[in-house]
Amino acid sequence: MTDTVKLSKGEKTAQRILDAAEPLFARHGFEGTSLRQITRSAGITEPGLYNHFSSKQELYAAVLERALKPMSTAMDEHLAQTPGLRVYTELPGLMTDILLQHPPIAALFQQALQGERESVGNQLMQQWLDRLVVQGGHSIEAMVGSTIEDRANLAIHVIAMFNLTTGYFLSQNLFAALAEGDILAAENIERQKRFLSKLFRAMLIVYE
Amino acid sequence: MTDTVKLSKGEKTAQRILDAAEPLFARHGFEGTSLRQITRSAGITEPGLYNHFSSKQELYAAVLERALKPMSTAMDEHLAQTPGLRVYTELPGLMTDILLQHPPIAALFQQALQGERESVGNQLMQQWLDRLVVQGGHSIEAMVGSTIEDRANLAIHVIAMFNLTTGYFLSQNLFAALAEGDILAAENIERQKRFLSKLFRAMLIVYE
DNA sequence: TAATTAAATTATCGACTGTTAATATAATTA
DNA sequence: TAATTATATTAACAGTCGATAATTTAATTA
Repeated sequence: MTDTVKLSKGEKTAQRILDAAEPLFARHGFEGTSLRQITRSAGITEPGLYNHFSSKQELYAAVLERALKPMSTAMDEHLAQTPGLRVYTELPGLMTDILLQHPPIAALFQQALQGERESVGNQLMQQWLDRLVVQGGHSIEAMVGSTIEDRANLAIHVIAMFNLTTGYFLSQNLFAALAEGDILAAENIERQKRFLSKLFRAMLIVYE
Repeated sequence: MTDTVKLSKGEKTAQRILDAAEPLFARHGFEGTSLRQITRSAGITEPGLYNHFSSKQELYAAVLERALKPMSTAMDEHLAQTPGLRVYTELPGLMTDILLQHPPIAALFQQALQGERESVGNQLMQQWLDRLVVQGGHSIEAMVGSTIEDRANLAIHVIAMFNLTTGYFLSQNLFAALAEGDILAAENIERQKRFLSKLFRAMLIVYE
């Protein structure tokens, strides 16, 4: 459909390894996931993995980068095309749509942020969210003056947006218990998007 | 100060084990934390742990229950004393204050929710948050009619509140990178509490 | 103080961890 | 097809995992 590029055998198994590793790292974290689990799920033997990734760390970084890519490009386009404050009111819905296509990566992102400050995961996530702060700072200052007076308040807003959007996908079990439904069902995704939209418009009205 | 109850030697080391285990489970999760790490940090040998907890699972449950207790009692009092919608506008600030006293437990709660649906962690968290849904449902319906029409929408609200409140404490590294400050500093906690208060009032205005 | 119980230790278990070496098989290029 | 490279395998490594048994030391109770 989208990409019918001819893949060599090695590239195909590398993809299979990434596909197998992604949900495992997302659910059990870096330390909680073993190469045995990954290679078993990918249908290869353990040392075979080292033909494609030179260590567990490097595999983890590759998983994370692949997962961040669609978020990153979608956000770039959105930031370039959308004027002013709509960046903030529409971005959560956009992120929700992307996360919906690969629900486990929400957990992957949160796991990545829990490690050491210098860890690969942390750094990748930080440089990604940093653009939101920079761009968002400009937009808001241009629109409503310096109401969001400093970087600290802006960071609090961006962090809240991130946690609200990804946190929804982390609450699958919780939602099933509280509402007896599937959080990924279309109707519930719509509910969440309406909720986010309302919430973020309300959030900005405070600063008008 | 608060409790000068005479503790037996065994009870004291049990406490020390819990104190050592809490931040480790919070940061590395259940599977990512080893009994070796815990006992080393608690200053005892590994088999000595089994004099106080019969397995890793049981220790984990004990850590989680102890961490949930102050949240649970504070929430009970709050629900009993606070009328109507103020339950929702003031609860996040209250939770923030409690989490501030033991910052690692925010991560502990999120980790607990990631496991299997039947896991101890998940069940403990669910029965705790379930009360919010039940009580909150009554309050809101009594105040503003059936505007929050069904359980699904209510669950979305409760989940958002939970993720916003705990997510702040999970974003320590992120905040340091984005705003070059300490997320636990009094001034930033105040910022977050003001933000949460505004946000939740705005959230409810939508339903008036 | 003596008896009893609680709490700690050392030694050890089989299973699992990430990783490497040596080697065989399959795919690609000459 | 032959040569070469890419990709897979089996075997083995030192270190760690959670847990148990047997035993010694310390604390509590009689």
